[in-house]
Amino acid sequence: MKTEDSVIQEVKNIFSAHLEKNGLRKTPERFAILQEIYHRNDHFDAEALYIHMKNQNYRVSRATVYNTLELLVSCDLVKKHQFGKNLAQYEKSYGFKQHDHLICVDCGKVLEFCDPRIQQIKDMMGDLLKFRITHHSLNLYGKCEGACPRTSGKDAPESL
Amino acid sequence: MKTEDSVIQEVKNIFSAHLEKNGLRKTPERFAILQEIYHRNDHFDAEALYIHMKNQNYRVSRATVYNTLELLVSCDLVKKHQFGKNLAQYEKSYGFKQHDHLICVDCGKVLEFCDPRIQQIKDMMGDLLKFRITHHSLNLYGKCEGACPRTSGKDAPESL
DNA sequence: TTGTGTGCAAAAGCTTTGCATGTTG
DNA sequence: CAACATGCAAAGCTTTTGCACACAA
Repeated sequence: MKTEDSVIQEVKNIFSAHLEKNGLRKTPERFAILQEIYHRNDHFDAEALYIHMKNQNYRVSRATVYNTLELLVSCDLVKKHQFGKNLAQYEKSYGFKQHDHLICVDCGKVLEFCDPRIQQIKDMMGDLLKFRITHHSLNLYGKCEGACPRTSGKDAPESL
Repeated sequence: MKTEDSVIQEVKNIFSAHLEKNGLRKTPERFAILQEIYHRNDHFDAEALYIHMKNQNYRVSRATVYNTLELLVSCDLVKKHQFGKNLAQYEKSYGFKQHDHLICVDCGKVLEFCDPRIQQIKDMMGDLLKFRITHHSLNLYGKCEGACPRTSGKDAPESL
């Protein structure tokens, strides 16, 4: 199994190549944000990442966080989600199998699952409706039975 | 086949019963909004509905539009979606089969489709992951092949 | 050196809230 | 007539933009 550090090295190389290929600059902020994202194992929003960076004493701005997130999404190192709220959530994606999400509407807990039938549906519908399908989003919403920390809401955000 | 008017009468009755059951008031605004929604056949956002009502010379406020939309969603007469943007889209849902969406990322066109495998996935995952699943959202994103009015963006919003 | 990227703060866009007024039950 | 709903405008939140400065190439 790969160590976290080796994964981070790999994604930095990928990002570096992507920046180079597109004539974009390799700024320390961009790599710092990538690194912080790959240190996390959860779903997070832009503000949480920004605050997290601030707490680590990085000098970054929200604008750069948003800008870099978009770059990372465009080169498939990060995935962007909307779990029913007007708030984009992100997660690292390199080295992880494609998966979908199950969200608890009470406590905000997010579980992941894979199902090959999704791919079949994509293929069939793309064919049938004459679309070239590039990606999808499948979220199942419900309530986790048993231990559900009802009131907390979303994965405990860090405070500044 | 039911006429549009008879459908509108049915949903008004359902809404009326829902309001009654929950001790909420039957205001003319609420029914006017319901009626306007059921006159439409597209996916729309709150602002478009508000502007549409204004154009019809109704005297309503955004607050009431948002409030009523939420009421209608809660009694299943309207469905709320997020098609990748930070903008809620709505559609009437009474008398329509459950369906999912295929969105063109170029022109914003929205197609609908049904696939029984979704239900199977919901059942299986709910069981497997110990969730009581209440609803879901499946969006396929891609580009419509051939005639795609590339630049227009979203279903042409009406102007005030 | 040159133009892209950054930080900062202000603006923008969608949604919610506060308050005085109106209206339902 | 009392409580709830409404209209209006302001506030809230997430995200984007403008601008002067910094720095990668």
